[in-house]
Amino acid sequence: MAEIIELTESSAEVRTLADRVSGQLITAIVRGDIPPGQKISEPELARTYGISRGPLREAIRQLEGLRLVVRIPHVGARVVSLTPEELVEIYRIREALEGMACRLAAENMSTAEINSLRELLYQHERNIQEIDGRAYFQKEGDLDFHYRIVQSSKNTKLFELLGGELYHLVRMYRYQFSVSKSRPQRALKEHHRILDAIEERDGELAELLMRRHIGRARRNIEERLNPTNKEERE
Amino acid sequence: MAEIIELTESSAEVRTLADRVSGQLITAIVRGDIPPGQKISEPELARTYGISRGPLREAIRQLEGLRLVVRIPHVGARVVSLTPEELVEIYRIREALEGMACRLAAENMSTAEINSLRELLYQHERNIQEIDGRAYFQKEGDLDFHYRIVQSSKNTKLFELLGGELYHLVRMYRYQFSVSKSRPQRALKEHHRILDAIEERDGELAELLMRRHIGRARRNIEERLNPTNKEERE
DNA sequence: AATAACAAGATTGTCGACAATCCATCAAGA
DNA sequence: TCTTGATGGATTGTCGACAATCTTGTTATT
Repeated sequence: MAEIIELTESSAEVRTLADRVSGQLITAIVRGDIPPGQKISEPELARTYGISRGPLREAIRQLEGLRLVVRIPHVGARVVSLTPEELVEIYRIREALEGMACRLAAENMSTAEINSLRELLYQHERNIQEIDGRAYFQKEGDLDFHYRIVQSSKNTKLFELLGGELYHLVRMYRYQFSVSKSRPQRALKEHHRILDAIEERDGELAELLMRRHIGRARRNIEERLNPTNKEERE
Repeated sequence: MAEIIELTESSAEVRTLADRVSGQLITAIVRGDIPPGQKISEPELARTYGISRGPLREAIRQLEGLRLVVRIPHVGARVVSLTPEELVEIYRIREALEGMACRLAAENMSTAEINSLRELLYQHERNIQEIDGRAYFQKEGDLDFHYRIVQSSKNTKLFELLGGELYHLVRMYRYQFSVSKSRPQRALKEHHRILDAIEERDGELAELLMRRHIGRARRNIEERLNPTNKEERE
């Protein structure tokens, strides 16, 4: 998932310390090296990364904007810990936003991009078979597909919004609960169908399929995290 | 629009210098006191606000997260200047997100909130009649309505997303072009209809009406900013 | 005249030190 | 024993100074 990181690191080689540390902190938080809810000690982190507190504080301010940390004045910053409700909220937002992205992608995606994305799916297929469909695919690969679709919607603001904050939170959640997208084969098949619709320039269908795809994932989460009172919404 | 500012200022009295200046900068940028595209000089601003460059830089990092400034390492920060395309993109996002918010609001809005919001609309009505429907209503009042709906959707992530960055950009755009929501009476009527649907707990209709409402605004923008090649999408 | 290299100035990035605030421990009293 | 208050330590917030980088204006060369 190199692209997502690059988005926040302003491409290529990193320039300023704050930006570099910001990127390192993002991956550290997303992978759970710094667990949710943990307090962020400025002196300690500054020592860890070998920088002074100035740039570090700027990095923390950036993470705050990405909703990866929560800050309380004069008290400190903590790594955000998502409640199940918030996670479901995020998936609801993804339903709306990525549905739209899919429709736009059907209009604007170039054939080269389509072919490249199809190739990515084949690669995922191979990974699933090789390693019994856990490690790579579920954690980053799946989101890679979504990331590319959003990118191909050619709506830069949408791209910033999803790639900028929501995806980091989703990635974090996946590492945390080591989910376990229950059936990677099924998800992969859905990805192919979505891409089919885009290839046929059927925006309406593409949107529908994407909404279903994410909706299923959402319901999956709702069941796992809240097994007792399952809601019947549709 | 006190609420929007408070969201970024962590309520009540402001604690830290960076947060306070961040808030001041937001309003300054939104109202155009610091015009789009203008370079932000750290020494100058620090002198203006009577603080040192440390907190100021943190504030700038925050504004960067809100997409109100664009920063280039070792060069400096500039106030963002929206292209017409980006503005239309934002309105497309609003269509999707606020449509969803409206549906959720129909489910979750309390009757007290509904009554209070209705009262707000009456107040807008009075303002329109009094001052011939320009200054207050179009600039902040309209967004106040939308803000409350999103708030009442009870989806905190959605609230953060719209209130946190998108609305600032919309407000900025309005001050910049001093738009001139062409027919405030019509918009007000649409607001009433939307609230009607919410009151009747008809989420589907509420979503439809909100999407139309924002879609009209979007087309309005497209015509104004790009009068030649008007697209026919629906 | 136009371009390229250079130099001076200014601006951004980084650091270490000091001040203000919070937190935890402990002591005293009810 | 529990609550309340104070005190010491640590952490966060702020500042001014220094280093690194960019920009601009000038000069020299083609």
